[in-house]
Amino acid sequence: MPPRPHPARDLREACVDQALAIIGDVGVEALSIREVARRLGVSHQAPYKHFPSSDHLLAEVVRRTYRQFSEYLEARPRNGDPGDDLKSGGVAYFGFAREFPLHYRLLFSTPLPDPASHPEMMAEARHAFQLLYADIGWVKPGASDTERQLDALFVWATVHGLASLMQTAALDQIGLDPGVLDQAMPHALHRIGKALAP
Amino acid sequence: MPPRPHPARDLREACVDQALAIIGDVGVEALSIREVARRLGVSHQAPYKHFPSSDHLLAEVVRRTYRQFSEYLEARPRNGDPGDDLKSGGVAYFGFAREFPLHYRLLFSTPLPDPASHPEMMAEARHAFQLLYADIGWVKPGASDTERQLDALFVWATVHGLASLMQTAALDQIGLDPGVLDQAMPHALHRIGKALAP
DNA sequence: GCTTTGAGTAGACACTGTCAACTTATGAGC
DNA sequence: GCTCATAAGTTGACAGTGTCTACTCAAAGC
Repeated sequence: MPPRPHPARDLREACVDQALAIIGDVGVEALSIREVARRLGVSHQAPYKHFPSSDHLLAEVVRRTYRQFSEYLEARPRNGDPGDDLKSGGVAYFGFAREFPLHYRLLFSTPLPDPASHPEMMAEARHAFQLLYADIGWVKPGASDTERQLDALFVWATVHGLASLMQTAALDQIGLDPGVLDQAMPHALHRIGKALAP
Repeated sequence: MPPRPHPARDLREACVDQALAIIGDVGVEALSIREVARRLGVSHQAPYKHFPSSDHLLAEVVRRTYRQFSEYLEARPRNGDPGDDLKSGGVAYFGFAREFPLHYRLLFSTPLPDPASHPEMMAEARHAFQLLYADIGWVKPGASDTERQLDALFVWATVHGLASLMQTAALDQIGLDPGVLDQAMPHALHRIGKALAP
């Protein structure tokens, strides 16, 4: 096959798109550079002209997924009441995990490429955390920075933990009453509210 | 090489041991049947006489790790006070995650073999959850089953979420105050206590 | 017009899981 | 004690993976 007249940028973009598609369809385990190339009809080495290694492709995919995630969180409606906004944040967080389970798992349950080698990826992750941190700040306006961080971690841990447990498949087999899984998130948010009350 | 006079059971056990060692050393990603065979000095097909597929080896490893985990939780000292015992359970849970991060990740952040195909694995997982569930029961003696399950999920989610976030490596780069990570667990347990208070 | 460089192809290597065929030791039935 | 089935090893192959190297070829710079 002769080289194709791809303007360079195109193939790079196309690789990322295909990688995201594969992850959304089948999960990150099925992601391989060769499969990406195959889907795009190029040789198995073509993607290497745009990504030094498969980790770099993965890092770029993760970066974009963090961005998607942030945008999803920011897109939720707010009403200005700090407590309500924190709760709607939790719901949105959880909604993303349910709507894009495989992408969510990519962010939080997958060994990511070495963070030090991929600062752009981490910058996007940091931004997502800042969103939560800011909402906590509104709820506890008098608290010290450290205290706010601790509470942000607490809230994050609970919401993330629940989203993460829901994907474990262990949960389905554990003998819970029917409906418990559906109520789990609102219940947890309720508990969080109680825990943070003055 | 002639076949060795291994009594069959030995090689099976040895495979599981090596697999656990590999996971503890380098993580589950580095686990491969061939590597196990190599370390044991047997041919790359020998393990297949004891495990139909690599998933079956993994399932057995996961099963044992769940058991280790349960034993770790049960080994903690209790003083009989329901609130204290729940807290010490959280501390122990967290302790396991910190002491055996790679094994913990195996249980909760790794795509496990299909649960339906490996019921023994799931039975062990269920048992671990029962431990937590029982402790919640003591704390809320009057509550309905459903309510207890919801609170058990809440507690589990928080503790698991924190343990899981701590491994994300995202946390190191997120700009937290020094010491926050050390305080995170006691703080979360404190919040849990407040959330569950009558 | 020559040369450098970017972006593609093709082939090789080592690694993986798994299938198939072969060997050999052990134990049961007679 | 002989035979034969089976369990538990062996080797060899195949397709899949990431990645190294060597090649082609077109466009851009001077």
